[in-house]
Amino acid sequence: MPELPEVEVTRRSFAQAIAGARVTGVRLGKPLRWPLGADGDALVGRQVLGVRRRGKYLLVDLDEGILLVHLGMSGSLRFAHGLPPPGPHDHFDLATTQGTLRLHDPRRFGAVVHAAGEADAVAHKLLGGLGMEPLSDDFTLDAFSRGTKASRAPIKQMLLAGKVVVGVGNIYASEVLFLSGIRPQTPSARIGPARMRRLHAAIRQVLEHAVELGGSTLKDFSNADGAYGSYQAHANVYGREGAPCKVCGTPIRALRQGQRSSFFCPRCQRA
DNA sequence: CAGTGGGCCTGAGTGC
DNA sequence: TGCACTCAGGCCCACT
Repeated sequence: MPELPEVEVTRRSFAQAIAGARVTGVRLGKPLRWPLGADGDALVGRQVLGVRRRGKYLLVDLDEGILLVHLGMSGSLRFAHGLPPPGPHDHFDLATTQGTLRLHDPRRFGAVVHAAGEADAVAHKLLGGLGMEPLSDDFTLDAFSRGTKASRAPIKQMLLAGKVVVGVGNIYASEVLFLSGIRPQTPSARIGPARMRRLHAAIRQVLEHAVELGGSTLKDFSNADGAYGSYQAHANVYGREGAPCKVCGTPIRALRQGQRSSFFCPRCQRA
């Protein structure tokens, strides 16, 4: 589920509401992808300072320590007072004086990991090696172009890898390539200046637009208030195999790359 | 070193 | 109805 837009939408939906809260309890459900790495009880009494995002990770800053939260494929957060008793897929509750933050994650590819502090978090293996933030000023055409040309992978897989730019997952990678007129299989190193410029711009545009629309809800994603996203209705190619291209009417095609499906319009995407 | 493929886990959908 | 199988928004890690 959660690509950068969904994670950012989630962050915005509870960052203000949880800021300043004191942790009153931690409840752990089934094991997630990684252990918390700390005693839950040791978090009691800590104050929540704010919530940041790095790639698809949320960083919940405490007055002592940081919680790294990842939503995996099927995760979502809720933040509210008086949440119902935890269900079989609710694997982490952070009870605070201002409400309970709950991770719901049926497939359990997500995780909540404790880092002792900023240095520990920055150096953490999960955050190390991440590429540029596409919505930040660091994401320049020049830097993106250099990173892209240095890759020998097909462009779709380079985008998904997150080494050059973070946050572009399987839905948005296909959408961004459609808007850039580039096929998913095209070697990254063979993208010319004109398409490189379009691709760089499209990454920003698509992700920003998706954030504005609350992200994509394909199945069950919702933000921490329980609200759904609507970007999926604007998708040009993702999940539309066989349907007519919204621009030229040509049937959308699908293919497999690295066990993930890619979608493209054979007419609009020629390079 | 970079790139690829397996695997983690559950649920929904499809075809027999 | 049941079973076997495929697929799903991500990404670490072992291997080549």
